[in-house]
Amino acid sequence: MRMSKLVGERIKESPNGATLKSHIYLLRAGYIKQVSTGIFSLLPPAQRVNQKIQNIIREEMDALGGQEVLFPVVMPRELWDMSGRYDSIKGELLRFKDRTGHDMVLGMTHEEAAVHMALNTVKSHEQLPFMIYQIQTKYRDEARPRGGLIRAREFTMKDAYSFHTSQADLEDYYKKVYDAYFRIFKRIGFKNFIAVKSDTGMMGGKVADEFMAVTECGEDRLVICPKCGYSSNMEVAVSVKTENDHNVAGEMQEVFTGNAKTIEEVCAFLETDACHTAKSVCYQTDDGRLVVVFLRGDCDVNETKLQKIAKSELTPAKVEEFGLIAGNIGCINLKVPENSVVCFDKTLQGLENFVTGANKKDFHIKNVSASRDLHDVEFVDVSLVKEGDRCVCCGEKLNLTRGIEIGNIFQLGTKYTATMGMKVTMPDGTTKEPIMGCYGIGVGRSLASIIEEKADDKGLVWPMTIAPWQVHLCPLRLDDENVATLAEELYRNIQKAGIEVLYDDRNLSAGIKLTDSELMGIPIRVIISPKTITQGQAEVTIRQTGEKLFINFNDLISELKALIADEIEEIENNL
RNA sequence: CGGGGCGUAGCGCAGGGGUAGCGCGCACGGUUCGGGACCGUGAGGCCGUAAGUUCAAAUCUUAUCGCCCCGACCA
Repeated sequence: MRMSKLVGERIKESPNGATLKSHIYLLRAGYIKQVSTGIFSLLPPAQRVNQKIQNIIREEMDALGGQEVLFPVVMPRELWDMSGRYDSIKGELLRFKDRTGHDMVLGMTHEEAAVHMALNTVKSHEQLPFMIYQIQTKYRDEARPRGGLIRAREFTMKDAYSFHTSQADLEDYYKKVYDAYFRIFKRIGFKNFIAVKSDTGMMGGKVADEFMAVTECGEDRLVICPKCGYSSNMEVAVSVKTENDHNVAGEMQEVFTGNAKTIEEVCAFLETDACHTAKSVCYQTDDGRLVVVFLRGDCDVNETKLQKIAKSELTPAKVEEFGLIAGNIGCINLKVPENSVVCFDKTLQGLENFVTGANKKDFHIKNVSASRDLHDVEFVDVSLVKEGDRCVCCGEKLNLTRGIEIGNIFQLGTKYTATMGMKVTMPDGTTKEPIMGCYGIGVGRSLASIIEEKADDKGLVWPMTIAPWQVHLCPLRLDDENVATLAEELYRNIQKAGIEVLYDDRNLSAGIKLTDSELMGIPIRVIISPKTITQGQAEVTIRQTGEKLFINFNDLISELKALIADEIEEIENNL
């Protein structure tokens, strides 16, 4: 490709609004152009990377026996009514009417379409297991797109669906996909990514793992044990908290605490620590019921866990409307409406000598004992893992970090086959609803995440396996006839050798050409100039390391081939 | 959906009642040129949109749309 004809421009200044490294460089290097919030066009370089990532995914999915298909982008509401998701999913599902007034949706995921494809088509257990997948544009009407391709409304995704006759078969296949995902992300070039246990969320199903590119700019909070490898999304993470105080309590005693309402204020007033208090957090459900959680004062509520227990989405409660006194709510003598949910977090189990609200204006109770004073209480885990907590598996201190979800895998169960009425005939003549797994990878998000991992202060740095071009031919002083002639010749020869080359054929100053090449991030840069020609050599720079080599023109093609093969081998060998 | 911010040339920004500006980029000519060179000439804007106030609005008022950030949400 000749750079003089390449559509897109390199820009010097950081575009207004972009804050993430990947977003800034993709814009500055001429890879993407925004069309609307969360909606982008990919320019030629980005599309080349996009397709290389897709091809890696394709190879691995095919190796699993996957069959590539293509589902429609636009679907009628009836398909989504079958699973009930036309109503259950809110604003993210973009709905519209066609010319006849028929309700239609834009595909945000394709479980329904996958089951529809197999419905009345796959009839016998003999045809299972099978997996179908597609790589396609998805549209999700995100409430808050951000960070360029990190969180877009329209994006490319690989989604796969497997069908099984038994849970054991699903689990077996799930493990194979899990391993394939590791290969995919390693081949893309990721070094710093992990699989974590995750919430199954609206997808339904029981088991789910997410693949996370570990980076501080990630939206998901992760809990990782550096010793035994326990790793989990914060949403479902469990931990061992610092030890509770088991000293036997004295008599319960009501104490005046006045305007001290928050945990900090109460602790300061009574000269005690937050871990010797039980605080309350109040929510209300969709249907207006009160949910009260008691947990140790130094801990916070994990709302994902709590929503599962309450079986409802939760919003902060206006406690006065339920007859409670904000700042003085406590677990002794609590009076709440009949239909309320009251939870006691495990952090209170065995806690002695703690302070809690007295359910009376301006008063708290001290010397409360969980074992003595909390009756008929079941302790549940509804607290958030926090800094300093230890691993439930091995006791090591947990690391808290952040990640970008680049892939996920779910054991779906029969949610979709059951609601949509898909059945296969079993060996004994009975029928059975197939058990499904589903497996996604965000292609654009992977592209952006690898930038977050690799890019430096000069610009993009692509791994050889997904680089838009392998070599950037960058002649300096194109006004010099010798350089111009040799550059054209090298361009032809490098192409002939089967190497993907971007040729900077613009007669511009060295500074512009060199900084442009660094911004674009192509792995190998070949410089020729009057100086190198007199030495009979080309200057070769490795983008990632900055390493500089001088190679005789006669050896150039074979050396480039070797450098490319070496880097690919290094990535592939690491699988 | 809540809170905040910004819309003026392709990009980054200034100007805050009196005919539209700067830097970069772009085009042409010339001199340079291994780390974003210089000189000259030129093209490019309904100041997001709509109503209002005014002799006069990019500038003041209101509404609306778009975009960014934070929060809620996220199969």
